[in-house]
Amino acid sequence: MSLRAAILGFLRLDPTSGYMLRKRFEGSVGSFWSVTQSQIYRELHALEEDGLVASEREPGDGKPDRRVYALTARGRDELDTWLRAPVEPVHLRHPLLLKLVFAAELEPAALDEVLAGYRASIVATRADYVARLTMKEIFSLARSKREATLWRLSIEHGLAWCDAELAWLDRARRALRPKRGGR
Amino acid sequence: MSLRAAILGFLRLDPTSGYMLRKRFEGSVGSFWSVTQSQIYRELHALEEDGLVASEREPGDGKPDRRVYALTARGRDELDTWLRAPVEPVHLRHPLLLKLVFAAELEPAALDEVLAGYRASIVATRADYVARLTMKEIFSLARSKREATLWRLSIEHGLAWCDAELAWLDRARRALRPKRGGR
DNA sequence: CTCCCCATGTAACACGTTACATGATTTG
DNA sequence: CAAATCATGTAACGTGTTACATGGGGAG
Repeated sequence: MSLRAAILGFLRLDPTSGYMLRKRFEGSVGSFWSVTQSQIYRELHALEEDGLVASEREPGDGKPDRRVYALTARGRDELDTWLRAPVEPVHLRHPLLLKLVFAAELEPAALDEVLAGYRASIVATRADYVARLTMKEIFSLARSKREATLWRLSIEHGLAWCDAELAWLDRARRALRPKRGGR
Repeated sequence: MSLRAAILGFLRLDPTSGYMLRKRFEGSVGSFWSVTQSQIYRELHALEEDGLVASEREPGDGKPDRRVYALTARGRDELDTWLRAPVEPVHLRHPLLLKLVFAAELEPAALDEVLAGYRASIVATRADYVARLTMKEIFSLARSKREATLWRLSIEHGLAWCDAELAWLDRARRALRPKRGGR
């Protein structure tokens, strides 16, 4: 249901094609709601079927022709309903934790290498978030101060998540380090 | 690939049926790797096809007959390979953040209600983690001190995640509260 | 002029969820 | 004794991913 709503959300800003929608996802919510083109096109078809969006074929000048989708009145209602509804639970899939649970027999050094690799990936992700926070271009697209605040908060969430992940990782690695003088 | 590996991981401990595997998932890794029965059965069939597990039909005494799966040598190898491999990236889906990004026009009160509802759900989740940490029964199943440490760390991760989520939420709600004397 | 990338989209497949089916056993 | 739950599993459907197709425009 969230994909549906997100498409409606983007289309409320301005009517556009499936291809451009994919770009918008990537450029804004991609870090916490990734999508592929196929998903978008499928959902657009379903949305049109359900009368929440309407499309028109538009001649592409040089580029391929494209189908431009716009919200209908019912689409706007649906979006509004979704915005007010309680959120669905977060769905987390954490391959590292899964591995950890089964790693008791793995030599400490091999496990620590896995943890270190994961740590590096988080550090990189964190840097991305920091970069996004300082990109003026992103926030200049906001149509109100409140909207900019919301966008900033969503990026700060990613940052906070990375920090929590790093803190936990460091504790975990310390706890798993074989004790030198240990019995 | 992770589901595959997790099944191998459970089967290494002892051979069992699809049904019991589902229970094991629920009782241990469910909070960061949820599965349904259908997934498990499908994967078991695929694993047998690939020769990583072998099954035998076992008469159920009173209960329905069941098919008990056990690791093969190749299955053990596969598990070991997976344990040493770098982890796949975490895949996060965060419906609240998605909503936030499109919520600029929503009245502050309605948005805050959504945030408050989410907060309550996190508080509840957090309590679950705390409860699990103090359940002796869980850790008494560990076959080594190291294994217990690993399990504890995976629960602590959930706890740390909840705390990060709560801290971010409180900041967010403060930032989104309409200012009384505002310009 | 070849190769890669943009802009557009479809098709096939893999993974995840929901719903159903069955017979024993416990619970209200 | 009816209703829920256990223990086992299958079938149908929906969502997400990977791979392909097409033609123009820019870069080496």
